[in-house]
Parts: sequence; structure tokens; C-alpha cells
Amino acid sequence: MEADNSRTEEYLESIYKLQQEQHPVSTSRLAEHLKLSAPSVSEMVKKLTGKGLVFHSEKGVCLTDDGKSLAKKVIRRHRLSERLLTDILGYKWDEVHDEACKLEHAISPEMEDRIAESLGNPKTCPHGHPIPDKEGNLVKEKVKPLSELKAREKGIIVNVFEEDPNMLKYLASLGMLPDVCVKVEEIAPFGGPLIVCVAGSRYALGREVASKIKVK
Amino acid sequence: MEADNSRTEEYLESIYKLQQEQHPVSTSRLAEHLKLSAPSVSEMVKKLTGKGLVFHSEKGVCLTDDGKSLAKKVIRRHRLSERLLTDILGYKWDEVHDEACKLEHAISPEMEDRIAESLGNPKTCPHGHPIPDKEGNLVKEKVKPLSELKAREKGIIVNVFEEDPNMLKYLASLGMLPDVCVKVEEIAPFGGPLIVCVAGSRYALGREVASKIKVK
DNA sequence: TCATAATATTAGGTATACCTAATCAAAAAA
DNA sequence: TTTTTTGATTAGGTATACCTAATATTATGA
Repeated sequence: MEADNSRTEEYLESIYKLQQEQHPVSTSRLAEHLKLSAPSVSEMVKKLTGKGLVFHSEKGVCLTDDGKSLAKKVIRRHRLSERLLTDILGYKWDEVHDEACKLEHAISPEMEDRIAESLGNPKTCPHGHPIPDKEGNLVKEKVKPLSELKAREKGIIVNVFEEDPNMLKYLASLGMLPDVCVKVEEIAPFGGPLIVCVAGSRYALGREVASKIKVK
Repeated sequence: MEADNSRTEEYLESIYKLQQEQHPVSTSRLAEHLKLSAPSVSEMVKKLTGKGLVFHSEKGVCLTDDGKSLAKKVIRRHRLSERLLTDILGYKWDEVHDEACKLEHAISPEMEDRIAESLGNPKTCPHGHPIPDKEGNLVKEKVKPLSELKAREKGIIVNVFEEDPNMLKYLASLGMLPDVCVKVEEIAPFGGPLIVCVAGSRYALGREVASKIKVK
């Protein structure tokens, strides 16, 4: 019984991503993220538990070591795919997520190696997230949301925790890309916008958006 | 009900390929090629018929215009994938078939365009087969099997109708690749080998192998 | 504390694409 | 012509991964 692992990979990837915000991931949050019904997710989680990829703690689902390892393999393939799309095929950073979601399940370990090599072993995806290495090691930089900078503080954009194409297109139009320096000029009170300076231009940035931009 | 078309694509691709040898394709031949049981194929063919992609004539299955069109799209993606693998990722021609079989179902029309453009709109796959254009037009050169040349005749290899990696590796080791000139020095009688000359070297080539090599 | 709301799971059901065993039909050989 | 072989289909069944509706199970807040 040769398996089609793409569903499994999809679940693990989502769990991995979601647990970065909310540690044990709730099934409902997972269902929402995967755009599936709660019972479908409940059932599948049970199967993943049977395969030793996941376990149920008090408040939700956690990855086992095996699950984490597989999730990182998928993430590696996803982010390498994104880099392939931007660096070689000329995609913009807002166009790559959905394509990479399909590609990541069609890439063999062999091909993964070749892509990495052809691209010069990139360390991050186009959105600034680290690409795990072959062994699953992943270097996380110490970052904080741009929204937590104080007035007059500067930061360098490390990554953008968002995949909505419209938001990404918007940020690109402001020149807000990884490695770019941003200065918070002032912070409007009562949850108002941040006035930021990027490459000499000033923009008013909503808190919501600013919280997705991670700086160091 | 969003569909996963990859099974459909696999069937159409196989039918397209097989009908080049045997016009209406028998279900048993198709089952063999897809490595599935005959009843599975029978059933699936019925579904494809319902979708208007295929019809049943006297002696087997034929593609409708829609089916042919879809098949050629898949073949275009397959062959572009192969070229991506060889030209950009450094694969050998004997390593690309299986990888491309997975990739072809994960490539969007958008990505198909980008690959074609990035590669300079290649006309053929690494094995010499023509890549259909966006509209499904496909230029077939007039070729004959190397095995039909007479002693002392020369030909230029156009393509190799074979995907077995071992055979491809063997041919590459003899320098027998598309666009290479081959001369048949002599033909051993009683179904014996052809003695061919490639780039100054002489080799004895079995009839079976020679029949897979198409020359002009 | 008790009701309400949010979360998770059971129960029961669908669609897809596969399978084996058995049957039916047509072609080839005796 | 009859038998045998080959080829295709029907019948019945499996696994996977999804669904809705109903039912628990927790939290939260009045």
C-alpha cells in the first residue's frame, strides 16, 4: 500500500506553523487553517496519532519528534520551491505561496538537494523565513514584531509572517522586504498607525500589518 | 467539489502515448502501462467517457478532442519539467522521467509559461520529443527507427522512444543522443545486431534498442 | 451556580479510486 | 465447429479523506 503523503504533509505543516503562535494547536484552529470541517480534522488527527506523528495534550495537538522532523522536511521543500520560483522563474514574492504548496508534495529528496545546490544553498525563503537544512536544523533569529518598536527606534526586517498576496504586494510597494532597514518615526496613540521611514519615504502603517513584520 | 485531476491526467497521458503504437488503445494494454488492474481501468475509462474526454470504439479507447487537448497540456508540462530538471537543475536525461511524472500534476498554467520562458521556449524534451505549444500544436518530424536504415546509411537521431533509465544511461554512454549523427556500418543477419558508427567509434547495437531510436 | 457559548467528538454518510473473483464475449487454435 | 485463450466487464468489497447533524465536553459569564 504505497501512500500518498500529501494530506499528511499538509496537516503537519499546518500544525508546525500554527504552534508557533499557539503552542498546543486546537483542532478548530487547525480546521480553520486547513479550510476543513472540525470532524474531518479530529478524525485525521487520530490517524496521525496512530502513525506516531502527533499526540494529544491537554489543550490540543502537538507534533512528536517524528512529526516535527517530517514537518521540517516539508517546510524545507516549500521554502526551496519558493526560492526556485522567485530566483529562477522570476516570480514575485506574493505569487509563490500557493504554487509552492503544490510543488512541495511533488519534490523528491534528490530534487530537493539539486534545487538547494542550484540556488547556492539559500538560508531563507523570499519572505525571510529560515530554510531548515537537510538534518532539520533551523536557525531562528531573535526578532520582534515591528509593532513593538518604540518611537525613534530602528530595525532591520527579518521576515514577514503573512502569506496573503495582497498584503505582500502592498509591503513590496513600500519597499518593505527582508533586510531592509525601517525606522519608526512615531506611534499614533489609541491603537493608531505607526509612522515609519523606509528608504527615505514615510508611510503610515496599521498595527495589524506591523505586527506581522518581524525585525531585529 | 474541487477535483484532484492527477489521476485523470495520468490516464489521458498514457492513452495518448499508447495510441501512437496501437491506435485504439485496449484496456488491458492501458492497465499494464498504468500498473493497475483491468477492472480499475475499465471503471475509470467509463468515468472519463462520462466527462467527454474519451470514447469507446470497436477495438478500444480513443481520446476525444477535449481529451487530446488535455493530454497535450499534460505532456507539455511533463516535457517542460524534464527540461527544467536537465537544463537548470543539472539532472541527466535518464533521471528525469519519474520526477517529471510527479511534477507535471503540480504545475499551474502560469508556472508552465514561466518555465517555458526561462528556458527559452525549448522545442523538445531531453529525449528529443516535441513539446506541444500553448495551443497544443505539436510539430512531429518525419522519422524512422534506426533499425530500418540499410547498411551504409546515415541518420541523425531525433528522439529515443524509451524511458527506462538503464537503457538511456547506456545510450548516453555511447554518445547516442538527439542531434547526433549515426552511420549503420553493417547489419548482422538473422536478427543480429547493427554495427553503428557514432563520433568515430563503432558499436554493436541490438535490434530492440535500435528500434527505439528514431532518426531522420 | 447555572446557562450559554465555544470546542471536540461520534455517528452516519458520500465520493474516489483502487482491488479480487467471477462472468461474459470475442478471437484464435484445434 | 468446438475449445481454449485472451480480453473486458460486472459484482462486491476496501481504504482514504472528506462531509453534516447530533452529541458530548469544557469554559465563560451572568
